[in-house]
Amino acid sequence: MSNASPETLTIRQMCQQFNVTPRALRFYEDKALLAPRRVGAKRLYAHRDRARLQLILRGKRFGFSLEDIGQLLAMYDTKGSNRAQLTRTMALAMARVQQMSAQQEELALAIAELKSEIAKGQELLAQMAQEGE
Amino acid sequence: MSNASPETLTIRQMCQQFNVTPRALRFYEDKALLAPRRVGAKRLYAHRDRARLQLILRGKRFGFSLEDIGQLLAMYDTKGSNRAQLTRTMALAMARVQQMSAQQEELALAIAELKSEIAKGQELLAQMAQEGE
DNA sequence: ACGCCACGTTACGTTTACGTAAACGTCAGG
DNA sequence: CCTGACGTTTACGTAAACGTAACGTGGCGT
Repeated sequence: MSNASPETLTIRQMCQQFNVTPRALRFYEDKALLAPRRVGAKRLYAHRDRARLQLILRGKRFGFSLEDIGQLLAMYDTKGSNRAQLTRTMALAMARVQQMSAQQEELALAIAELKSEIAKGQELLAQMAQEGE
Repeated sequence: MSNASPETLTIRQMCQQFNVTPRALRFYEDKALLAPRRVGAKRLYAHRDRARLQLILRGKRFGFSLEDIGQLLAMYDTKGSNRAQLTRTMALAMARVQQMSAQQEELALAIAELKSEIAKGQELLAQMAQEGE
């Protein structure tokens, strides 16, 4: 075993673990979503940073923009255990669920519509096969 | 009185009927998706143009890019009734359906995940209410 | 004749999340 | 000592689909 318990990870190691590019990590840092320790010029990511990245990536999966995610992280920082903050986070999340559900419905409609168009096309092709013989 | 001719529509009339901006119509023209007649400097949209715009907007609902739509329109032009072309169009459409279905699954997953997170949050809030009293 | 409105063109701005050089520092191995 | 792998910063590029000036022009109502 090379590293039993790596307290901190280099940027490269972070990239491997979370499957992101160095550019992305630096970008998140630029957006103040991350703030790894510096040793010399190099970045060292501690547990806290990993947790935050976890949240960032999860937020992205949920379709939150990085700006939104920044707000959420800031709220967690101020006082993650604060009741009011948590309530607000919940509100945001629920609103997002609404959006996503709406999106899902639209998508379902579009799929149905497109399938119907395809069916029409198939019929047309069938006719052409008949007449064309 | 406005133009009594139902044959062709001005850009303004098109915008109202299809709920798009003039900028969008000119943009589509720039992309060679539309090619309205010109009388002097003004654009006049005939039935054909309306049909094409219809297809453009439908394509957009389906999530096709304007470039994709351009390909489709070109195919219809070459010979909409051509069997081979129609077959290819069908192939594109079916591929798109696959994509959209995949997207739908992902979205469903994300929604479920987020709902579960929300549930956790609610529990937490409930606990806080207990202890905080 | 005058002014205004709708129309036209050209061209840069917007948004999001990074990608992609360029140009350089630093540290371990051979 | 040199090389290679990794690190850094700064800054412009990308994709999509228009929005938004800024400025010019024709026609028509009075």
